[in-house]
Amino acid sequence: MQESFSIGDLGRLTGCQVVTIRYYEKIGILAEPGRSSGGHRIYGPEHRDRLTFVRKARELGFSLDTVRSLLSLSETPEGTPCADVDRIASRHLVEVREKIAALKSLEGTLEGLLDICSHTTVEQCRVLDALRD
Amino acid sequence: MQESFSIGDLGRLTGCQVVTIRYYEKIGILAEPGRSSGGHRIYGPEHRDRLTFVRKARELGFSLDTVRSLLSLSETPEGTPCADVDRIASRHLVEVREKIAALKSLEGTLEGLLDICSHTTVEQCRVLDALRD
DNA sequence: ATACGACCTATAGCAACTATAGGTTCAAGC
DNA sequence: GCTTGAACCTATAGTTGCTATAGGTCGTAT
Repeated sequence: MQESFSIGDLGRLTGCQVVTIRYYEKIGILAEPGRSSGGHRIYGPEHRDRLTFVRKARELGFSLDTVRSLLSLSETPEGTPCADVDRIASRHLVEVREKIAALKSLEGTLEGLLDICSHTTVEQCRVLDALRD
Repeated sequence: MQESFSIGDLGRLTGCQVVTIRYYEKIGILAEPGRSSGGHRIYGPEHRDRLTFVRKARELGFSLDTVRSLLSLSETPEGTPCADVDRIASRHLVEVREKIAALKSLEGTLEGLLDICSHTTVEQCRVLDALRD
């Protein structure tokens, strides 16, 4: 069974936009696939799997650069310890937690401003006051 | 007392980088200031105040486009109700909360993956598994 | 008078795509 | 076999909010 997909098929299968697939090819995240006689890209299961990997990693918030590292780690010979994968994921978790903390602090500030703004006029507005120093 | 500042002074006063000040001028967030005979920018207190406003709004996470709206609202004649400011800030708060929720869900996923990955080899790695589907 | 830091302009680069223009191919229906 | 129209192709520019670089000029302290 030879499975082959057009770029549109691949997009549908992976939930990835066609333009994004071409973009990934251009920046070397995806290998150049074969072409039809007319020049259309023809993909196989290996492209689908790799793109699925990329999309899932992106959904988990990894940068494309980190995705590159994860891809090459996942293609490492069997028996290679996954300590590097762990390290990357742990570091990412730390960053996610830092972002949450920053946003929570921001949330508190905004809540405070909106609480005390009694919906009056622009020259008495607490939100604008906070910005005007 | 005529206060005037160089672009470097203004940067120091507002915690804003010099290149960023020029960028704000270019995109119309800050008005073009006067110039010295040699062509150096000369700023006054009004520029300082406006830039302070911009920086504080950016720290609160408002986009530059929203900052534009906030600036024009803050320059509205006295007596104008600040309902629009409230609306903008409330909407922003909603977005901040949405981001927090998304990141928390991500945090949970990453924690789960790292928990069950018993630091083995790449072909058994739970983190890579999750990406491979 | 000179040195040197601060300033000037213009352009390109970053992440991770998205949008546009203008053209070609493929597949389905007649 | 032919036509139509969706899907494909390339190349380039735009998005956000800056930052970096190159190559030159100005201002001020000694």
